[in-house]
Amino acid sequence: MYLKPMYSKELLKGTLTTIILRLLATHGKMYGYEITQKVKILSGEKILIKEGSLYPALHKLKDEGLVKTETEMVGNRMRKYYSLTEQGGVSTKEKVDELFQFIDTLKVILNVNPKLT
Amino acid sequence: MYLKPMYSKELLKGTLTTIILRLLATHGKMYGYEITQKVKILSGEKILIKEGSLYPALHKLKDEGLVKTETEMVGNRMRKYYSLTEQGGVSTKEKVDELFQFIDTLKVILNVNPKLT
DNA sequence: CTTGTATACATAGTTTTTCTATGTATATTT
DNA sequence: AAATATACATAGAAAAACTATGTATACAAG
Repeated sequence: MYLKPMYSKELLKGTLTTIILRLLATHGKMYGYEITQKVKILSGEKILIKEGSLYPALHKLKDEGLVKTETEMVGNRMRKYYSLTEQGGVSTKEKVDELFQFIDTLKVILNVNPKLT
Repeated sequence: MYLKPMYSKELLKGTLTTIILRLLATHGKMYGYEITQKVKILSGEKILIKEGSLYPALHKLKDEGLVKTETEMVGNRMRKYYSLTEQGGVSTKEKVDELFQFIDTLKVILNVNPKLT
């Protein structure tokens, strides 16, 4: 199956955790596979989160107390739902805010009019 | 000396090379220290590029043929000026474009209205 | 006059993040 | 029956930026 090339992987660095947290904030509880698919669809298949990136990131968020889990059986298949803790809700706001501030700063630097500097 | 805290270092990942290239595109030739100071000022001291990040990045860009150098003595002090090669000019446009597309995608994902998904 | 700060380059080794590759297993479609 | 999709997980590699350190000159403060 053909997939449009993803953005330079490097760009995702530092933003994956923020993406996960924000999706959990807007969707309530989600399971891992669901997160990969949601990101794939919302990004027009341009951001493809790999399982080798997602699960370690989720485990880390749990260790840090930002998300909690509940396991559910669907048929014979396990599903592990992730949702924000109270602390995770606070952290999400901070991280999203920081990311947008960073983007604003980036725009200043990248759109420099040399006559003004 | 007190400095406002920098953005989460992770956010810079993947954007440093684009920042360097874009600054060279708008300013012609620049030397390393000048780049760190320009970024510091343009970002309101929120992005502080470390020498341990900058010089390896510049050397890599040179290895890849995206920038070229000329050394100049200012008093007794060496100054190594970096400027874009032709290929570097093309690459700069691509990278800046990719970064802004990534930012647009990121906004879609982070601003999701759950009612619409 | 000497101490600290600024300018200016460079690199070794560490940390962090994401990736590739692999493994297990069930469900559904062809 | 085979291929694809669903669903979790982890080990080890790769990439990027960091910390820490080193060299050296210039200038300001005390």
